[in-house]
Amino acid sequence: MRNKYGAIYHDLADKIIHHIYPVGSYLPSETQLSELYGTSRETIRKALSELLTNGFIQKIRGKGSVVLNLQRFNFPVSGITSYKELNKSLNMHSQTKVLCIEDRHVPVEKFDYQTTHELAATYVERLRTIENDPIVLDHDYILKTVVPHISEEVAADSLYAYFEGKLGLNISYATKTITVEHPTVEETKLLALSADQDVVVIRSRTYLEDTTLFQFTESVHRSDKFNFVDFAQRQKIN
Amino acid sequence: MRNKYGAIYHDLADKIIHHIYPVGSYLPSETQLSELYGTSRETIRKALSELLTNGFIQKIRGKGSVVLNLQRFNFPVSGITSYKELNKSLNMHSQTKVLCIEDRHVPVEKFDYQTTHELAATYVERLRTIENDPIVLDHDYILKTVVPHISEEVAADSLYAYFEGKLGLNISYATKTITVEHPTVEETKLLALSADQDVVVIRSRTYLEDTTLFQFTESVHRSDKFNFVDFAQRQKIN
DNA sequence: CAGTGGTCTAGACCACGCC
DNA sequence: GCGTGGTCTAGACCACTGA
Repeated sequence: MRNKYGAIYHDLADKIIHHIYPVGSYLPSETQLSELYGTSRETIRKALSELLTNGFIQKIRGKGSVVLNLQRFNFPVSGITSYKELNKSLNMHSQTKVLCIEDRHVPVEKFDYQTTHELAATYVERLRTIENDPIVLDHDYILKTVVPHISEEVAADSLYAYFEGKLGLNISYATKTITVEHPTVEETKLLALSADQDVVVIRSRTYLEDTTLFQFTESVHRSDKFNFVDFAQRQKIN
Repeated sequence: MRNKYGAIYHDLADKIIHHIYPVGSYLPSETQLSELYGTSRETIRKALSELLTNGFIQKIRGKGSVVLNLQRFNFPVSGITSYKELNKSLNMHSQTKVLCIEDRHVPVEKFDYQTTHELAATYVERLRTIENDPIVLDHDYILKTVVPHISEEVAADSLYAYFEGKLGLNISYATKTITVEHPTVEETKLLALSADQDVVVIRSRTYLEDTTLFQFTESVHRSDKFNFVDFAQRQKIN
């Protein structure tokens, strides 16, 4: 924990999760917190602001910060979270089977991406199962310009852990679209779809901290298993 | 524009939208901006932080703030935006037909909401069409405890505009889930669905600034017209 | 009225990118 | 070494809430 407000954030979040600050109660005021943690008020405010955007609390002017009833739906397709992280937090038995790793150009039109030249990439196709049910079929294109080579072991584990942990890449943001489509024959077979069952397709482009585009992903979900949960803050800038 | 950082945010956003700061270029540094706007650096940083979370820029340590290529997908199912706002920004011909307004209790189980007592609400059912195609069927339950009565004129226009503009309610946050389901017979008819076509259902609970729950919404989308676009920031708190 | 969160300031030190 | 953004401080004034 290098920075103070991160430490304070985690401390408060923990206390909320463990009901030391119960749902519906008020946190100590910002001035009180700043004394408690021996820091300035602005630093406390940064921590609170993180709690706010993550749905832990709601701040009310003139009153205080209320603890919200967070049925923590840490299933952020909305955030950027890898399958591995997801699965760890949900405690389910899951498997990842690598179906294919090979060099391919990115099919940019699928991703609504304009470019004049071909993008060389490592193509990884993986099937994700939870409790032996096939749930998601992932097609990843990782640009060669950023990551020249990917081994099968890495793909079977977690690409994100490898990119961030081993390669020191800093993944920063992504754009995603979610649509419902008719499956291909391959998808029908791999995902064990019933007749005429549609699939949910999430296509994303992922960028590094220095704004380098480095990955295209197409995630094909079984529609009956698909569940996206979101916490949305209404933003009024003024 | 009451607060400075909001004004600065809008000014910078405008300049980015109108390519005064072109895509790929760097904004002036924070110290330069603070001199430009005659304000402190922290204030500039607040404005930049809004630009960051809204996908206008990416900040790079030791370098500066890069303007991102925002193909502004202002279709935030992800944010909380009403149909009217959405539609205005997309410049399409659309209609809202009110199918039903009546008093009903909220079917809380549908929304995964635990409560011991019945919730009295105004039920509003509306069909949204774009270019004469039925796109969305909305079922709204607005709690009587917050808004005792809703007229048909208001429902035909925009509920949000009415709540925020006329009633002075401050809508603050919402939880949403997105799933794919089989349509009811009524939905099949109203949305002109083809045989066996599934629907995308977005269920949300909306809260006011003072954390009062005040609305349940079930939005049934034609799956072939459904398109959800998201900009996701990877959050690393530490 | 006192207490709360919202905004803003003028400074400081640090880690990082780059030359 | 210089400029960048990231963090942090100790104050200040405001608008709002509730008694």
